[in-house]
Amino acid sequence: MSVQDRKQRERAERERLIVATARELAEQQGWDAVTTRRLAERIEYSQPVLYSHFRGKREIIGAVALEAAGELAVAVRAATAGVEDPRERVVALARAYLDFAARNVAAYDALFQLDGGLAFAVEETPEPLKDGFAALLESLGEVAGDGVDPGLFTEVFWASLHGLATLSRTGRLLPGDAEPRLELLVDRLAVL
Amino acid sequence: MSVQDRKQRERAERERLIVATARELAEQQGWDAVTTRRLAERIEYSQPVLYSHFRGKREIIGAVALEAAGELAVAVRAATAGVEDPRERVVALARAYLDFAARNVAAYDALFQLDGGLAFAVEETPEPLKDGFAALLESLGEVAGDGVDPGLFTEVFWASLHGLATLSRTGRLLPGDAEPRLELLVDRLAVL
DNA sequence: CTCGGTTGTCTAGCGATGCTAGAATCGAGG
DNA sequence: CCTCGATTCTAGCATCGCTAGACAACCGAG
Repeated sequence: MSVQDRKQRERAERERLIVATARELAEQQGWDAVTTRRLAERIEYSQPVLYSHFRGKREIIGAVALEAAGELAVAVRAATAGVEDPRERVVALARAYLDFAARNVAAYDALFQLDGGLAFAVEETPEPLKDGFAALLESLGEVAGDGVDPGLFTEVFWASLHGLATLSRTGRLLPGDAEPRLELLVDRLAVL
Repeated sequence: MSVQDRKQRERAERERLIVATARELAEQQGWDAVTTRRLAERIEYSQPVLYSHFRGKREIIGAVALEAAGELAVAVRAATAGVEDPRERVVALARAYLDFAARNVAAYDALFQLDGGLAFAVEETPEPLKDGFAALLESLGEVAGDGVDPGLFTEVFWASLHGLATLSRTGRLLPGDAEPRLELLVDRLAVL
């Protein structure tokens, strides 16, 4: 069965290529520039090949979103690991989150702005998404404060970060005040 | 010159019709369904007429956004007016904001999610947008706390509301917990 | 080593999109 | 009533996501 194995490997490899290329193109020129034609041309296959891997453009966005979720979880854990002081830990988490959103605009959009056909906050939510939330929960849960559900607190904190990330990126907040906004948010929300 | 006056009136009236129809269509079937053809058909003119009023679809979205900004300001002021207790006032503001976002999904998207070609947070920002922010600032500025810039505080509070509004609408937060999230946010952010 | 059949890929095309050029029509002023 | 400028429409362009059907490549059997 080594022949079929090889084919399967090549197929998986091509799927990674599609996702990576879509993400790269989106990061360079925005998601609007990610058309099936351009994407097909970049991977040096014809358009129908894309549809043998994904149901459509939406699913490709979803694949990028899952990739981004995993990376975001890694980034958040890396930033908080080893930081003893609770406040500094939450600050590090917030910074890492906003940094990820700023450095991976297209991937972040795929994850939290666009419709990638993914289910959130339910039983059948894909593992990377659950893990992304879990990464936030690990550090935020312990500063939720007495009598406040850690999950609920994490949702609120996350939503605030998300608002800051999206509004500042689209130029709807005063540029340059990102750091004081972050500090204010942490100092008010977290119970130390 | 009464002839030209009449023409100008009719032209302005038609422009209002375009914006209202676009918004209605977006609210009913989403912005993706607002195509120049469908919009033209609904106002009973041909497509090129749209382009004699707006540069393109983006500008139509921008017009809806300005309309939404005005209404949001009105809603926020109406909800907070006459509420004496500071906490209840901020709660009323938050509720009114989230309520507006939930009841006017398409308009809210035009305002804060889509690109309507509008400038935010700068000198040449259109008046309705400035006024929308001002409406928030009026009630939020007084609970910013000592030593905290009211504008900065308002940005943070607004961003948090925006995050809650968008994430919950796209099903990324647990449904049903909207109220406790709101209360938690208010009690933590506002200095009473 | 050849052949048949499956698997995979491509060419070509459909309906729809935003937008525009140029024809056609309307209406005001003489 | 006629002319001419302003207004509106018809028709079309390039591009979009997606798919049907033709074609080619390759594997296993004889």
